[in-house]
Amino acid sequence: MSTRPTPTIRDVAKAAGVSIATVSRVLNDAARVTEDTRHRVRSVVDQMGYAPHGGTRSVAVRRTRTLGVLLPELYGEFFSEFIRGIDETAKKHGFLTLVTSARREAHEIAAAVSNMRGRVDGFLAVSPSVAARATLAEVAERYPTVLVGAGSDVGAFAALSVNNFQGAAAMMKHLLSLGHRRIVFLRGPAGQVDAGERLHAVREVANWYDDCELTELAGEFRMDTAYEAVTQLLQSGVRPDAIFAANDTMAIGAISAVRDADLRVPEDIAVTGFDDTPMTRFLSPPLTTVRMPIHALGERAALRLIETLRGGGTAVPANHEILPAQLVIRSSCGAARKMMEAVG
Amino acid sequence: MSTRPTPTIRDVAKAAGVSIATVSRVLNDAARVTEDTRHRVRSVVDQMGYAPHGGTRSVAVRRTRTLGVLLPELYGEFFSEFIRGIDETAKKHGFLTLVTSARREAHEIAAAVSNMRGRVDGFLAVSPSVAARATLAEVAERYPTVLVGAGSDVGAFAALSVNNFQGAAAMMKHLLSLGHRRIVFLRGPAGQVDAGERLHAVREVANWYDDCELTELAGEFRMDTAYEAVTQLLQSGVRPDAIFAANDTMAIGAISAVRDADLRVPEDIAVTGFDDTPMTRFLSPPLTTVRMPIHALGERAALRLIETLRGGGTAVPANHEILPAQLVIRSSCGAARKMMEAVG
DNA sequence: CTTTCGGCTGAAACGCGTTACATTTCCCGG
DNA sequence: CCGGGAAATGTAACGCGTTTCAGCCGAAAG
Repeated sequence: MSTRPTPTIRDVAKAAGVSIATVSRVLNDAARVTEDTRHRVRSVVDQMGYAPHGGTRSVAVRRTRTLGVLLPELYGEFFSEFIRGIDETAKKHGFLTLVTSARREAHEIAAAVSNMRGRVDGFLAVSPSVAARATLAEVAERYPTVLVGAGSDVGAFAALSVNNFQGAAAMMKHLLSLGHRRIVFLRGPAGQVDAGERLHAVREVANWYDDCELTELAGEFRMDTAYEAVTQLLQSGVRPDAIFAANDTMAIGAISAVRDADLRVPEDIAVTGFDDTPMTRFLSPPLTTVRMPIHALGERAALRLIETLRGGGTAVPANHEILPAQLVIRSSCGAARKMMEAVG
Repeated sequence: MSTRPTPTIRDVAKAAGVSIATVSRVLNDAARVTEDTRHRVRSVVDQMGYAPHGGTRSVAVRRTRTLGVLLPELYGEFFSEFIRGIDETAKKHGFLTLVTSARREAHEIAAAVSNMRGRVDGFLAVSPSVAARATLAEVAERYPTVLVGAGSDVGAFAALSVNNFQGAAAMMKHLLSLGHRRIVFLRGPAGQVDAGERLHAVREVANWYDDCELTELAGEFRMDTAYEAVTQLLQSGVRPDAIFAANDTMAIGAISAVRDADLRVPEDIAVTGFDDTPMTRFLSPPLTTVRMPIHALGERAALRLIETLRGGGTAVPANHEILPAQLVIRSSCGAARKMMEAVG
């Protein structure tokens, strides 16, 4: 294996007997070049396996054609879907995707951003918590950025999020329409934006109904804590009609706990979730939940950023786009049973 | 919002009354600089919010401190864990992570790689199929690369994979030790490396036992096809002792099918999977499966690449590291029941 | 007071593309 | 056969860091 250094544009130029400018032109078909020279250059390029050095190129044109993705601690299933949505559209438009995660602390975010400085044209920043929002806002002030999942009250920034409120409200209305009145809500982590919005909706809808008896249990978006909380609740003798978990993972923990207390889902207690993780339809019983359009979220976010970058814009137009969440009724809520009764 | 252009090192130098060389030295604490000037420069840097332009910097030092991650079509849960493993260790060592996906076609892979040329110092390439292996090998010849999950018979390249064979063999032995003899194996997609190795192991172990009756069903790593296949099998009157699915997703489909045929898991038919997706322990019954150390895979791969890059190496030492997969016994295999019987 | 030495700092080259501008080539009409 | 203008190609500057090398300065030594 000879240590053949990777060829530069000058090597190609020399070998093809043309100037570097011509090679560049051929590569970007920027200006007219004779069919003849074009071929000559092309063949040399192929033969040498030359590819322009991306770093240098982006220094010259002052654009990197790269999207920076700033994630909080990467949690599970979402992350995949989200990145996939981003990378697919990025690739479609000739962009690459530079990913990194940063915790909520301001200095970590700042460090991540400054590492990416000069490597990306803009940012897709998903906000983990209200705490980080201010720091992210600073990023958005300096670079083209779209804030993802930053909640409803972002300032004048380009933002994109899923309508947690509407989704959670729909679920509550659904449960209530099934006749459930004593409802337990398994909260997500405090300070987490999605969790907060869902909680908000649950409280609001519960208030609309005089006879709705809402109990809240603290939680962490984790199965084990959900299991614990529900187990404890049941052991204390409480028997709610329904448990609405702030996400699917917690719902699974809840189902587990209900089962272990020798109760049936949904006959004794209905359990529902939020997110529509792919597997949930194959749980037994299949989980009634709310679908988060994560892939679409990545796709839209990337697209909006790319559009402003294309137009040479310095900031993404500030508007807060909210993607709808969709109620997915399966059987863990008792809907099927109810229909049976109605029919029978 | 004034359009203040991002400052360059020359701006900093001017403001601090020093040369750009000095600023550079302060920033990289490369050579000795007076405490006095150091302070002056630092304060200007902070005040201006200056951060060196990554692209330019990497042109100058001819290193990007970025890892290129080449993925096949991004499938589910794995991807998250894998990237997380990579990005965590990358960050720890001051590297960034540039991700992209490419389908198995050679030209797509080549395009992805050439896009990344000059933006990354090396590659972490996960091989989706035997088909893509040759192309990936070419990448590995030109750039420091570690091939992930490329199977057991990679050539003289740096490779890393999970011991699918050992894992699947362990599962088979486990099933057989529980007394199951008529075993159905739900195969993964043809041409997929992991799936192939698992199949291989299953066949081999089955051969060791004279009375093991192995049936194979084609599959796709998807719940729906697994569901179909098992349903069809059961409808044709076959009643195996156990169904071993080539991955967890398929196992879930299989459980669903068994249930819908009014049979019990594991009492009538044991069902096991492979991967140990986080949720599987909360299925009912909790799934017996094989744990894939995906996070560790990303971590190790990144670490090996970074180590060679650190050492200025031009290729990652060619050795094929194989991480063990671990049998995780829960109750979908009937192990619990068997113990009860033994005791009772 | 001069020389020497060592540490600090600056000037300039370099990396490798792109691109504005200059130059050559070529074809056409006159 | 020549001039004009467009088309093709070349030259050189530029972007923004890092790094080499040389120069400067002060202090210590003679």
